Amino acid sequence: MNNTIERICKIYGYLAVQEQSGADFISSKELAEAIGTTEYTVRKDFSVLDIKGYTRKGYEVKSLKEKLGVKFRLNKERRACIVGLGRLGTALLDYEHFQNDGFEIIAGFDSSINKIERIQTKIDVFPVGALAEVVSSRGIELGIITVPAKAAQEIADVLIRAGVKGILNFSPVKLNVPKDIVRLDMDFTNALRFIAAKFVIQNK
Amino acid sequence: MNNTIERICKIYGYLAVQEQSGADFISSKELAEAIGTTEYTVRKDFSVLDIKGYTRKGYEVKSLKEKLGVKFRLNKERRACIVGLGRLGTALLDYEHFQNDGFEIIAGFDSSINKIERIQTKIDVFPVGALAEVVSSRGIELGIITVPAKAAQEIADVLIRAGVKGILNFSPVKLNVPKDIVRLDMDFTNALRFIAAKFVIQNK
DNA sequence: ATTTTTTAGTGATTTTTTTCACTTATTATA
DNA sequence: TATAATAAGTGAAAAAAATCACTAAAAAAT
Repeated sequence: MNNTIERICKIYGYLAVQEQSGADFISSKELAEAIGTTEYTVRKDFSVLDIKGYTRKGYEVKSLKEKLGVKFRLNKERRACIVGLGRLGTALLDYEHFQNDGFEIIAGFDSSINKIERIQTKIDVFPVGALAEVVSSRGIELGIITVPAKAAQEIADVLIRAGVKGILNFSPVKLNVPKDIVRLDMDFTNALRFIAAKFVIQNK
Repeated sequence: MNNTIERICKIYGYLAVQEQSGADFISSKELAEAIGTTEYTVRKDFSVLDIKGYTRKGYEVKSLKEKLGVKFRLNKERRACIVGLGRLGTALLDYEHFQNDGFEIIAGFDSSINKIERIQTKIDVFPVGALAEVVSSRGIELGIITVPAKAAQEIADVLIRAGVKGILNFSPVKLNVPKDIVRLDMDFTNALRFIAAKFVIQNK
């Protein structure tokens, strides 16, 4: 199920690009190539989701994107915040792609008042003490954690209590979250490890 | 197979921490909890890899880490470079965890000479024209791409021709690489999409 | 010394995921 | 108008992954 969701998210992103460039129809084969899977898998995913295409034409870009948007609520604009305004956190604050893709970073938090005062960004920044209040009052649904490892779990707890639905975790620790909350880890070291290990195994 | 590699990488990271804190033995159950899987899966992975533990004690931390290190070559120090010294790229340049975990960022590249001159870091930075030469002469095995989408494929091509084994891609495009090269995408927008979509599906 | 408890090891089973093989529909071409 | 080609749709098969159910070993407790 996770695999399907992941593929659908990639497809959705690709469709957004295709829509911009004016494409009307797209085949399962092209979609498969774009996201790195097979045409069979794409068609099977759509089949399960009860999404229909047109023989010899493929899927209509606009309506496909619309349908996926509805089914997975990817059409809804969602608010996010970043906790931890170190170098990575501040880089993400101004990451321009989020805005174009249905996500809006509307707040940043840091434990250092000093840092907050020095930061140059259009986005509102707050001391971490304001986290719970700002998250719930502004309807923030997603929390991005870029604090040091030792503070990460505590921040996650506060975010969840304040009502976020999911956490994107850049700290290299495994966060405990209730099972209705979605957590996704982006551990750069693990990513490099994976690449190195996979290279070793597959070219052995 | 990818799943196993991913789990092993996480386990390896966890073992490094445990080793530091002086733990001698660790059970499949604790490992499973630490990386978010089941004890069965951990034991099955080890069983396939012909890694043995001790009844009623678990696995010896030191020798387990050693064995995984050898089997997946995670014990070898590997050199990496970052191409694209925007905010994300420069944040990664100084990402302190890499050093402690067997990866060394030894060069950064950017197309803007201006940017290169202004950057404050201990790591050597070069104009992107020097990429091929520096990568091959310094034995860089991993390339981290943080350039804008439109430049990403070209950079990937140069990196691969210069001999990198794997690419960690932060740009939001699907890179074409030969199949013996490992590519891992870190697309932040997709990550947020996945979190949002999964929340919708699982709490439906 | 015996029993209980804990934890690994692994073949078998189950579940999930992917791929295949074939049908059907529609457009393009001869 | 007939034929060829293309691409979706989907049940069935295969492959992959995870889980279970059990055994065995060793330590701890009685």
